[in-house]
Amino acid sequence: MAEHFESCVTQNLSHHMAIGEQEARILSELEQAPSKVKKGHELWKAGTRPDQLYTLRSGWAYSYHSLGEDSIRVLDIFMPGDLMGIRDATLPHHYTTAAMLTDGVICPFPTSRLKGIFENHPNLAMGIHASAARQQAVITDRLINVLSNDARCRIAHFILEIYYRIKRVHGDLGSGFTLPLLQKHISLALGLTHVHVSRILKALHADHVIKKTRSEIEILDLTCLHQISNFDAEKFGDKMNPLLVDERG
Amino acid sequence: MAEHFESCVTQNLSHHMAIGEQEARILSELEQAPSKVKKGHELWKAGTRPDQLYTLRSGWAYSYHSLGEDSIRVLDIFMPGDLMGIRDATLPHHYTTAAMLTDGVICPFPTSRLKGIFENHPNLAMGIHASAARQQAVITDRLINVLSNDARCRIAHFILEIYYRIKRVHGDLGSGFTLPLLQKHISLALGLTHVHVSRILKALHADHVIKKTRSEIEILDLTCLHQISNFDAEKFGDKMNPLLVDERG
DNA sequence: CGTACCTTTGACGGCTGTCAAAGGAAGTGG
DNA sequence: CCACTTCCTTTGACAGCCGTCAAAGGTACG
Repeated sequence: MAEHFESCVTQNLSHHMAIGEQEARILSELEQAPSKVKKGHELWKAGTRPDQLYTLRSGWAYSYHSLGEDSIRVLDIFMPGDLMGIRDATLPHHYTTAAMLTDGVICPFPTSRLKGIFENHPNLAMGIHASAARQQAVITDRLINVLSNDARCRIAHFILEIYYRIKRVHGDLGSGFTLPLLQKHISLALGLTHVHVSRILKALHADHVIKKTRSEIEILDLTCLHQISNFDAEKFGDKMNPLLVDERG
Repeated sequence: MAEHFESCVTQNLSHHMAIGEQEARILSELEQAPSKVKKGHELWKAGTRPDQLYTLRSGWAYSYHSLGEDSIRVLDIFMPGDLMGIRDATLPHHYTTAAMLTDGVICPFPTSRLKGIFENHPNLAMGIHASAARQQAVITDRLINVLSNDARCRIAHFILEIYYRIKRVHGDLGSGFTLPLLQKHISLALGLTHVHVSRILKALHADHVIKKTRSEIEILDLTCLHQISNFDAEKFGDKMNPLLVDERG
């Protein structure tokens, strides 16, 4: 809480591995230019060349893929500490569009500097690769969720995914916390209609499992939520494959 | 066809970027021990530590996630040239189990050597990262597919995904080709029942779009297949973000 | 204070899952 | 080469989850 010498990304990457002092300095350089952005601010557009990555220092953001004019699907939910844009960094064009869900602070840095990091800081390169792999794991997990579960289970699973991701960064939080996702966003992330999401949330409230309001959520019965979602919290561990970590740290 | 001096992975990675001679030598070392494996052979098990990566030299393989005893979901379909196991390489435990769909030849190499590659061959490290990102793109695309489309469209989309992946490696193939995926596998990859997959395949045949037999498939009307799936073939380009490629090559 | 957006509710229909059973195709052992 | 088993594919009847459409009530925001 007290120290802010650590950059946001350092905090993120150090979940996975030991970060040396020099490496921490490199990383903090990446966050030189924090800028305040407002809700709705667009970070990048689908089809453009990925020339900036961003770290999210405060606020929430999301990315989506558009099909046709009015039809989109939500892919990523970003929260403070997340590295935004690595998914597409190596591709010639962005697959998604990304925008802020709330007001917040972001720190951009040029994609081209990834090259230098890979050349001079293999340990960081591995960390970035690992962080990307972890973001992929979230998407993969959602694919499994959507492939396997009905609406009630999908929603329970999705909420727990977010709950544990917040918990990892914020430490233990109470049963209630901020969740600036509207029913619309949940439906677009899970392949449901907002009408049906409304029905399920209502039912989950009636069953004393969760209580979701416009911008917050309260988990009334965590155990029950687990039962409904058969969610495996262990997947979200931060540990790396020991075969790949540097022992000299 | 004629030259086999190039290793399988070299061929794969060189789709994305220029590979130097020395780097090619490093890569070919990775394929020192090709081994014949039979259909059904298990490459790795969920929950174990990822200590081997594999390149697939011939044959087909797949990975799946199991839920409960008899219930699984198919995640990856691997075909010759693919690097198998990078998804989980940085994680402490395999998320999936992987097995051969057909007889084939694989080349294992220890995960721990990734560390050396990241330390001494940044260009290769970037290539491996890019290759992983490309595999992620396939999964992400399937998530969008499953979130957005009905059964007929999902199946059309899935078939085109595989069609273009084969085409990229094998060059132009006729309208018919080997596809050792049973209706079971298709259903497990798309969140449908094998009964319903059977119904849709029958209908697509009746409409003269495709003709799928047990181990092969023939595309009767590619244009129509595209219309049904609204599949965007450009996503499967091999190019990298120009900001990250080494100009000295 | 008015407008736009979000949430809730109800009726209705369709896509797809479930169950069950029969017909083929592949693999195995004699 | 045949018999037998196992697994894959096909078909039909039926049910249910969830999408669609429509409208009203809430909540934020200018």
